[in-house]
Amino acid sequence: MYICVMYSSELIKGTLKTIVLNLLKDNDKMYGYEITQKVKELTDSKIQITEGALYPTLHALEKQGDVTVEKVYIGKRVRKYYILTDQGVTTVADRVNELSDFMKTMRFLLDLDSSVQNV
Amino acid sequence: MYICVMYSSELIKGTLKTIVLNLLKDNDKMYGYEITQKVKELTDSKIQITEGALYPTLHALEKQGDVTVEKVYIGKRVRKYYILTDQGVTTVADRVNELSDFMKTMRFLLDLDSSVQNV
DNA sequence: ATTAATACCTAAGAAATTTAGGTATTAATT
DNA sequence: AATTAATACCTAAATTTCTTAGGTATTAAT
Repeated sequence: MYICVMYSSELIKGTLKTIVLNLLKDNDKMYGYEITQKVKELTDSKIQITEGALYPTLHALEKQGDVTVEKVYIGKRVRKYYILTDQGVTTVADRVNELSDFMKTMRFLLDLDSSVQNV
Repeated sequence: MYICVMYSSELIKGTLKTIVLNLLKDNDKMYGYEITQKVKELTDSKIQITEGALYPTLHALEKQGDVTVEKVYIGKRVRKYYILTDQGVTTVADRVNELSDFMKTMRFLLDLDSSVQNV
């Protein structure tokens, strides 16, 4: 047993779209619930996407043309698979580059690179 | 002449307090306007803290006991120097560690370390 | 004399997320 | 067999954080 320490919610803000888009880049198609579980698994529960944040985000990505939806019925339960569009592929690259650059700037600003303990 | 490309505002959200606290850690005392200029200078204008965001943040930090204020009059113009408290020193360390850890997680999640072009 | 820079501030609005619900199916447990 | 947990979708009010757009006033530069 261990105590799970999530990141404070402010930090995660602003990165949700990038996380979702990047997962779709690597996985061809994913559905909402799957995304929440995958992020939880990959981050050892340190980032947990809430459904109240995810679903509006997915709908926004669809509206702006970065993803398309494919409905699949598993028995009577519906699943909505999200798939990157060509535009979405470009958007992911832009977003990831920007976040990468931003993190580099933050590392410099907080003087993290000179620190010995980059654990 | 060059075109300045700021980061999209979503990214900067959630890091403002950490940036301010960390600057105070390195500079003993700073005033608001000085902070905006220092961040602009250090980030080559890629991060520009607006005063509408900064002043409420400084007031919040004061309220929660992480900084104290020292008024100084330069002629007739007032300057409010902000200084880290002992509690503030602890808060900075916590915040910076958390952000550092978060960025490491994001690098893993976005698969940035395997990329060749870590420019 | 006028503009730019310095230096503080607030308040309405926007954006993103949390919180707190809701519905329904399927699998696991008691 | 009945209850709980997990799967799978959703929305809407409230909260947080920031942007935008003001405001005041002093000092330096044009």
